Amino acid sequence: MNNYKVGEIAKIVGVNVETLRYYERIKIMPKPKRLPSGYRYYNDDDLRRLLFIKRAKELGFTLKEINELLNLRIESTSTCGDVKHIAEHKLLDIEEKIRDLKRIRKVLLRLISQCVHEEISSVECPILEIIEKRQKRSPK
Amino acid sequence: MNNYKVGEIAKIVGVNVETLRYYERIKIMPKPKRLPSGYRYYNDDDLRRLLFIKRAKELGFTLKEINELLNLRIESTSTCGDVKHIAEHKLLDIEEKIRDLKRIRKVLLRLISQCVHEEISSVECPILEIIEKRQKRSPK
DNA sequence: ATAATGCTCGTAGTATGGTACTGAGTCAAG
DNA sequence: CTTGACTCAGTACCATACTACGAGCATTAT
Repeated sequence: MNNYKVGEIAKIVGVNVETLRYYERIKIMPKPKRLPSGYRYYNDDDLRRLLFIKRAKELGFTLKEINELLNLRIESTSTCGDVKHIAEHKLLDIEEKIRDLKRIRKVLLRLISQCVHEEISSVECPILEIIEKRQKRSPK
Repeated sequence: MNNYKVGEIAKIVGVNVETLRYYERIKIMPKPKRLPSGYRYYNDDDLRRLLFIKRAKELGFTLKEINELLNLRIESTSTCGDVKHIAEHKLLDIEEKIRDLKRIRKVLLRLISQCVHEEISSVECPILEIIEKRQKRSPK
């Protein structure tokens, strides 16, 4: 079981020291023990937790959701199904975002294809005209 | 050329009155003229500008980017090519986001498929284990 | 020994895109 | 004449996720 000072653990995981203090403040990381000097020192459990947070963030989970996942992990009454529900919810979320972005991409492609005379004044730019005249989409 | 009070124009375009005042504060909408009562009154140019902002927002442009587009439109030296560049940049942006989200979706699907025994304790949940042990992606 | 980092704390600021509240004035209807 | 609807200006606050600053100790490298 190793010990780490805040700067060390931050470097290993690749987060800012301030971020760690922020995580402590919002209670997503526990208050670490202190050395006689008052310095925080972390152990391997903390390291695992911090890595978990980092990876879950890369998966698009918010800090709030990550907290839920972490709590599920320590509540012995919670099941794998509980975890699965959170993941499924996130999946729907992500899929909706993908759909939205694809729709936006389609419009952008159309806009860009309209510009065949790059040198003309932006006043007559068909791109701006399309944005201006664009019909509202059907409500989502 | 019609005149609109703040509540009227907001209703037509479908934004909050406060949003309009906010846009004025951040200088994305010009300061409108005032009636003797001090009320703002807007004209059809303002209406077009506001609609433009709304539509560009739906395309995923940020208020800052929309401001650039609007400034290009009034600078007579700017060309349609300038506008095209912004749109192309936004397209790359959007495409990167789509790629990121697809990667996340893939991992989530894999996570979810791992949970075959919903009733087991979260302590042994393979989903959490995967998040924990997940390898870092290649740097983007 | 001394300089250079490193860590402490609290507070405040960043960026995004707004929303909500306060207290006052205007205006038309009943 | 009072009520209710609307507007005004200004400010505070929301969520999200950090990031920075500065004073003052601690540790470390040379």
